[in-house]
Amino acid sequence: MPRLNVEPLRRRQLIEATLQVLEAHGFQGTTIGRISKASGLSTGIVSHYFGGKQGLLEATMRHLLNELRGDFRRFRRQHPDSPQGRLQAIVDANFSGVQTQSKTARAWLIFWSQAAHSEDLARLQRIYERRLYSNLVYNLRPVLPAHALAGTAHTIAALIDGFWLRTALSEGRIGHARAIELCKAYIDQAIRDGAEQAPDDTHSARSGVPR
Amino acid sequence: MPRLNVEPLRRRQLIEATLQVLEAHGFQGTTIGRISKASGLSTGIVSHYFGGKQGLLEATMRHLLNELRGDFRRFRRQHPDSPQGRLQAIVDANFSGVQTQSKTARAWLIFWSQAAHSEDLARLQRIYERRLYSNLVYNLRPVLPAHALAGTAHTIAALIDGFWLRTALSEGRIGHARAIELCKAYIDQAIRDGAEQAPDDTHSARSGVPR
Amino acid sequence: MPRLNVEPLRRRQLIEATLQVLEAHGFQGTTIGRISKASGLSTGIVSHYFGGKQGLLEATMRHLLNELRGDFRRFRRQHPDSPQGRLQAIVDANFSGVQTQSKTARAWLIFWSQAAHSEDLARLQRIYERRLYSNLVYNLRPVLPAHALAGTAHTIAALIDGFWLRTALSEGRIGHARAIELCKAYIDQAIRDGAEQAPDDTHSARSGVPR
Amino acid sequence: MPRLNVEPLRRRQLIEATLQVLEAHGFQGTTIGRISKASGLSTGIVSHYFGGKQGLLEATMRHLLNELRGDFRRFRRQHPDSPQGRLQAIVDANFSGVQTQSKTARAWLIFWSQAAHSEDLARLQRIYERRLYSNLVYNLRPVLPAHALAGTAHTIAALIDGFWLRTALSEGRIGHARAIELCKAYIDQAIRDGAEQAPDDTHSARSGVPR
DNA sequence: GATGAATGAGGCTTCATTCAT
DNA sequence: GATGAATGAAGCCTCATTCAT
Repeated sequence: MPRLNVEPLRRRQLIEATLQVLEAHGFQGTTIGRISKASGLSTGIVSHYFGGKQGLLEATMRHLLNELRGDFRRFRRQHPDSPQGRLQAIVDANFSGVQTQSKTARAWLIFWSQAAHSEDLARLQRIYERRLYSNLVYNLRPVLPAHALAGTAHTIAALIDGFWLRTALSEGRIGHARAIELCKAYIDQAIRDGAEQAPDDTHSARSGVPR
Repeated sequence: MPRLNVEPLRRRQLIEATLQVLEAHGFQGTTIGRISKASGLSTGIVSHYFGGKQGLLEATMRHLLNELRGDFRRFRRQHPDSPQGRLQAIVDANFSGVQTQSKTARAWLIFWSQAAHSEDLARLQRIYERRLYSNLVYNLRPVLPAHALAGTAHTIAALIDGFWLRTALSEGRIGHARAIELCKAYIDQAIRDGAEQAPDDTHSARSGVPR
Repeated sequence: MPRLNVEPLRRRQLIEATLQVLEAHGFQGTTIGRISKASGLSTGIVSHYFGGKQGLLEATMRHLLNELRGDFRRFRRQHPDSPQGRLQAIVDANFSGVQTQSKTARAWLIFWSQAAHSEDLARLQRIYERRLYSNLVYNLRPVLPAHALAGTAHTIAALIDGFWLRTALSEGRIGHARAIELCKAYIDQAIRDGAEQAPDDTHSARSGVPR
Repeated sequence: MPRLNVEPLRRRQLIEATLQVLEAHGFQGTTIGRISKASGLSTGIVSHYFGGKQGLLEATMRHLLNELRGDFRRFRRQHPDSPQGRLQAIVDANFSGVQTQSKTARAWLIFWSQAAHSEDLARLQRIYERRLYSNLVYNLRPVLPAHALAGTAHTIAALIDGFWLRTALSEGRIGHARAIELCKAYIDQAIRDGAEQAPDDTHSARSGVPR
């Protein structure tokens, strides 16, 4: 009888428990004791699977990054396979699905505030930053003149992060629906403006898949 | 001979030391011991003047809020006393002066990540949020149709916070100058678009002073 | 192989160490550090088993109360099973056995002086007070007229506590043997006087068992 | 103009404040800071007048001893100048006047629990012990046969201390009036019994005044 | 594979004392 | 005579990690 490999299960349990505790108690209050209690496992298990608390935290952030990427892929299927459609999917992914949960938002914020003091977290933060930016540039290129590309991409990225931050902090005073609406409004307008200035701009969509 | 009132001086010293330590060691690493060492004072002094670590942290964030408001007032004098001028001053204040210092940016980020777990910090965060929003609305009203007011104000606020966040996290990959430029570009465009839609719109500036 | 349940052992060790330190250093000098050193365990262990210093102190006083009760039961077997015999056992229990040890006496005194400032300790003190009083009343009832019951019980209780206090404070100037002798002399006389006044008084021993 | 000597005033203020704080906060909670606040004076004053906290505590206990002696003298004038009258005055002094105040009772108890760990306080405790005992013996000698003297004196002393202790701890469950009544009842009976045994015993009252 | 008892370093806070004014 | 700002040692408690089972 093949014994089930419990490692993935345990890792998942611990990461899930970490997110719960981060939401409930903040970074300072996230102790091994609380995580093990929330997961129903023992205190020793964290070192066993993640080498220590730091490893578990890093794995948790990596998990969030993966979920974000998964969300993007899922939402892409719900939009037309065009630059505009994919841009909408980016916005949706950042404000929907798992990202909506307050527990996720709080964890992101906490990790970002820690990034400056942890090379591991900083690396993951850079991955997120680059991925969003290159994703935006890739999809804006077909519809914008080259000179407007970088600025617009940066602006959209800031808009997404800014709304996300305000949503996470405002405890409901700013809703996700509104954030999505305003982000998309800006994107539509930027593309319209770009089209006016460069109506005949033709870009060949490259085959590369944005990360 | 009147004894010098050292209290304001000591409080200032401790807040300054707190900002230094927050930058250098993060929230977790900000201990009373390090703060007292950085300030050249003793460990007992923090409780003496702030009642404890929590009180010092709150006072530090309040200090940052005050500096931001001071920056806004300073920059307002450098711009024409018009809605557009004041909007530019808001942008400048958020990306210039004291706010530019990495030590300030890091402290903001840390405080925000803690806000969810400290009513004191959450209150200060709400003050910031409301102040920025009402400031924007107040100055946009003369130049935008009523229906576009809220959305534009929210978008600008998100843009400011988003660029600020990316600037704080990117360690130089995104510059303040660029952030200011792109924020102002969006504001200019929003006002242009508003003017097109409602060219004869006349708003009477109310006497109220933005907070 | 079942792992030994070390909890009762550890609790016992710590309580014993607490009594030692209380005797040697007084209430003020009873620190976690000294207790852990005396017990041969680590400093963290106290919070682990008792939730903190206060919990350990309370458990220590409860331990003394239990020992006193145990002493009473032991001494009861050495006396005839009559009211007089049980009254003698009460006296013996308060001045013999574990209570004799200076470390126990000092701890009682310390706890009593703290009772006014700790609801936990005050509760335990009330238990002691009531137990002694009701025990005396229960055993005096068969041999005293009703009107003399309460006064005699209070007087015996005061005598016991008074001798105990003087013994604890006098560092040997007053001996336990003398205290027992004088307490018993008073009890004998009180019973004689009661018998004179109410020679034919017959009381049915109630079924209630003295606490 | 003769400047008033403020020293006795200051010492008095600080002792009074110490008693207040001891009652309100217990021995542990009696800090220089609280004492100075209660007295309206500065923190430095304690070292100035008493050399330190320990000196103030010792002076406070000495003050209580003096008050007790004063009470005895006062009550003696209210009773006939006979052995019985003086014995009644001893009882009254221990359960009336200043001693009645909960603040005084608490302070006594605290000091006694500290006596084992402070030679200064232990000395004062011995003075109290001896004074009460010799006072009792002196006044019992004219009315008791020699062989009953020591035992009766010890018993009365224990009764006084026991009732005092129970009164101090019981928070009103045992009243001073009852304590006085029962003490006097024992004394009366002891004298009666002594008289029966030795009806013609005549003692000449010595001129010595009990301390 | 997993446990959880135990450790002990380190944090925050309290507080008696000192000393310049 | 008196102040009270400042110190810094020491206490209690938390918690990541280890290791015998």
